[in-house]
Amino acid sequence: MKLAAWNVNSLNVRLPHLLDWLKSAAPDVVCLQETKLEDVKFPLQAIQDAGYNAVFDGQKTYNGVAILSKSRAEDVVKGIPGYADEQKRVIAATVDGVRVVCAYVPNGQAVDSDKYRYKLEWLGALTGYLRGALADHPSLALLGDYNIAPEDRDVHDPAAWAGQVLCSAPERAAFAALLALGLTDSFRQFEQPAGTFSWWDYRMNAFRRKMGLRIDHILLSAPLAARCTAAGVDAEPRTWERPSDHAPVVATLN
DNA sequence: ATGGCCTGCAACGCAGGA
Repeated sequence: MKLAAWNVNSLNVRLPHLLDWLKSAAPDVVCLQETKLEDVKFPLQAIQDAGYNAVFDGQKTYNGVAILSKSRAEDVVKGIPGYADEQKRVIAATVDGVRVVCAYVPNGQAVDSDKYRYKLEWLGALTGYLRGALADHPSLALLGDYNIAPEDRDVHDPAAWAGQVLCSAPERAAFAALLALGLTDSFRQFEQPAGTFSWWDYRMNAFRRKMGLRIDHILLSAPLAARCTAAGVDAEPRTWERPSDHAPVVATLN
């Protein structure tokens, strides 16, 4: 079972890339972030024609999440129960016995901004939600754009990014709190090439210059981590014409 | 050189991303 997460930065623009990637990578489940589409505009037919089911929760202009799966998605839950949020950032469903939680963590803009405080509050709400979800669903995966580089080795220039948003100590502590629920960073279960990232700024030729961050993650509960045989980043779509600034991240379960 | 790019908006310069 191949799980993936991809911030597509507008599903409207990226639909051709998504369809190409579904064909070449053939994931069983893909969690999308930043679809930026109202539900009535979701390209359901094209995705079904590609052999996938889809559940989604979107809005105009910003945010928006979806879970695409070859098998049916059941018990769909949108948002973080009990946490009122205008922004469409979370959707969960059960696929082939795996509880899949798709999350688009707030960016945070700058340390000490209102958006940063919202990010930390939001992460606290997500952590509380997952504590209960893990009790109900021992086989759980949390996939998406976390907007957190967990360690300095996930950053092309740790000195330049030290203390900045995406790398600050409170954000890294929030990531550690997710791990403390019993989740494992699938990427770190395996040897990885140095300088493996999942996001590169559109500016400065950042991708060509390997100036990236690893901020998209697949965290697995213990039963799923035990089944995980491979994990990594598929940077190829980032090389395509008019790409998303994020690349898909992937984890394979036996 | 502290900004450089991309997306969506009833836009024609802005907000937001990271």
